[in-house]
Amino acid sequence: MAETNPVPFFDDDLPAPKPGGIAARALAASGRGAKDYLAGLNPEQCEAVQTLDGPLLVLAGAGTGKTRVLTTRIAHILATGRARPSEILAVTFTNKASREMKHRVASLVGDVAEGMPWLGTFHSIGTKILRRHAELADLKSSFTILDTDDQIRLIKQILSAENIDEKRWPARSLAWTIDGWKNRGLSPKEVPAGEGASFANGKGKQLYEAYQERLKTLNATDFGDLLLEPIRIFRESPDVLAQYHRRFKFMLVDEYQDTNVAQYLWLRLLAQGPRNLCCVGDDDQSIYGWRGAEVDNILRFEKDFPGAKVIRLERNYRSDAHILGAASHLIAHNQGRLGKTLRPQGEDGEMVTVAGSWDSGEEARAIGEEIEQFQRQDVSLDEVAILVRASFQMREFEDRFMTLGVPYRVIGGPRFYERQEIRDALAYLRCVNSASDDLAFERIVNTPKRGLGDATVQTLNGIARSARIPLMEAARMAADTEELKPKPRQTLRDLTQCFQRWSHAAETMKHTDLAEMVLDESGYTEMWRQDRSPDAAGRLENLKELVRSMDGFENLQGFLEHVSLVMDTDTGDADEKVTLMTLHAAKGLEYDVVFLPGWEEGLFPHQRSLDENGRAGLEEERRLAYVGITRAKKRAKIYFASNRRIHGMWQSSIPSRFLDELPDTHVEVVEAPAAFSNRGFGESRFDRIEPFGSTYNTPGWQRAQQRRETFTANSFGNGYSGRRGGPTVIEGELVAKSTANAASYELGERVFHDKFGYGDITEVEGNKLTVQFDKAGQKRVIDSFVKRV
DNA sequence: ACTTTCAATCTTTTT
DNA sequence: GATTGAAAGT
Repeated sequence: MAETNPVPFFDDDLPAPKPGGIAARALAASGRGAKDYLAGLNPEQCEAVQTLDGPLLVLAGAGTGKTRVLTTRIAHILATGRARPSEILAVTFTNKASREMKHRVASLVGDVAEGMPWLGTFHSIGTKILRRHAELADLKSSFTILDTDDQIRLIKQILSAENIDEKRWPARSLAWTIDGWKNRGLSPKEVPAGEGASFANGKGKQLYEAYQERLKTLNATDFGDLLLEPIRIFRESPDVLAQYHRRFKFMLVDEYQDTNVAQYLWLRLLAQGPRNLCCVGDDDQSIYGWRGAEVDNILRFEKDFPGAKVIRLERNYRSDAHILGAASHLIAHNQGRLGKTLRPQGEDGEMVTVAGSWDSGEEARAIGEEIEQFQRQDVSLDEVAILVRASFQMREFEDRFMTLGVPYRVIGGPRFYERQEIRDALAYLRCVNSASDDLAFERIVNTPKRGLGDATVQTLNGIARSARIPLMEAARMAADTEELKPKPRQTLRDLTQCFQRWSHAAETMKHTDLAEMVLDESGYTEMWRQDRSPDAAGRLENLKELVRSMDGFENLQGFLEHVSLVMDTDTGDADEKVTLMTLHAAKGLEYDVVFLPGWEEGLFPHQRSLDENGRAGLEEERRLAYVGITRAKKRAKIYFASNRRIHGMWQSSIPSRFLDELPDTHVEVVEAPAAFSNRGFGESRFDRIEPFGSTYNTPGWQRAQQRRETFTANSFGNGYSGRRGGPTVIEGELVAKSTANAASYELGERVFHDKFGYGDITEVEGNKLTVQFDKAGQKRVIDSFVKRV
């Protein structure tokens, strides 16, 4: 299913009631007007669904039917004819959630998901709003959305232009800082003076400003802008805001505890119209504080929206009583929560288990063995998940599953669209789609290698900057003049001609065929075919997958939009597999059996969280633990290891403090099945395959382990071979001076060129000049590269 | 212009 | 350990 609406963004502008309106159809679909959909809801859920007017906060504990309430509420609004699908704004935090919501609404009300254009993530809806009012934000509605990678490259350019030492002030951290400001809804001007000074000796604010400026000239936004710009538009253009007030009769927000300040401001502006705002969330599951989420938003709801009603959902239908008891007891250690009492509905079930092991390898073996046992007991592997705190923990499990032959899937690992080959391919497509996508162009000018190195790119950048044109055009110009040596010039000419041809073909060709053609003719696929490294085959496979995934979209534009907002892919494989993911990724999911490895001080709670955020950090970690345990329906199994390899070095660790916070009544301490099998002699039968039986901390063992890791990593296709993004130094004397005299020249004028020296103009053709140089002879140059004498 | 080598740095979670 | 950038070599 495509979550980006393939129909373009201006489709529902006219709220003309459709004949045989969807509401009517929905009503019919809901079963002869009877409120079937309310059946099976408990009283609180029912109330939450039917309380339509005024602000409403639904405090929904884990597993209490939060999504059900949201979707049923939408069905209810439609069925009662209070609003049409296009008049309901429903925002979620993740793509996964919005996808699921769409599904479930559709199954309740019939296939009107098409008619719910305003159901989506904060970011996708922000994009939609921004595209239609782009001109108010100084953008064209075709603006591109930069991902983190592009963002960092852009910031690097700015830093080097400002002559800031990237060693001391890494681009990453500036990106992070800017992101933080944006999360808090701060434009460059609004950054508090003290904070603005925190980066690069007081230049932080100024750099932020420069960054925003660059974005505008690139006709691009980053993730933060997708929220910030609409906020600004709403504030500055009340008529625009009023337009949305008229449109959105009802607003629903999922996972309200995860909203940041910007999102809150955005919502509050929209909710000034009809005040029918319904927020669903659970303060105990707020785990994105590090990304700017403000638990405060949910704690303050009643103050922010006077007259708000609060409904608590406390009946938990997911987990057995022991699991719930353990989780509740743990989370009770947190202060500053609204407080809920989760009530189990089912039986006691099994106790939560805690098992220790010698090291992380043994932990993985123990879990692997238990999974095999479940497998023999016909437990579906789809119902088994391993939730880790940090992604590096996954590797050990992948390793283990590989040798055991246990099928597994990784969620949120190295993501499809972040892989090098995919990003390269996308860059090509972006260039075809829009010739002014400079970052994309820069990425692929010399991929595959065509002899266009740093020097060439710098020249192009110079031309582009001074003439204020996109790089692609600069390249086209450079091909016609003599700024560059003949060889790169020819290459450049060929390349730009290719792109012209492709862009032209794009108008008539099917976009999937186009993609294949582009990748083929550019030599990109050939590059990987030539590549002898072991993962080249996997990369080619990924490229095929990319083209295949484009099939689900109307056109190239729609696909690219999808990609920039949805960084995950639907892993629509039907095979039964164990799921491996981080705790963060697990929110909102549930499994019969949940393994929770790595409960050690420093890892979980994570040291950094403690260092940087103190008690608040600890509480967030604890909420993370709570989220982890409450994912389990029948069994929750916690592990800790005494030794773990961190940064490649073995470190001993002590069990997590969270273990002590679990209640004895619901927890039993067990011995991991493989415990102490590592004493060197008595290998368990499952270790046969392990050629390294003796001790686990000898250098030899570690080396062997490494070798195996690199080996298996390849077959998983996540190897990143050294990526070299041409560090492009822009700016410099040359550019600064040449920008000044962009005026047109006249025949016979005397000019100076940095490379060719003095000369006289013999011909003028637009911004291209022919100059008879005193020493270098006659050359064609670009006007911005010379100056009057 | 490209490749290799070496040293330095930093290790969470992600729309 | 892994990734990254810069310097030296081809």
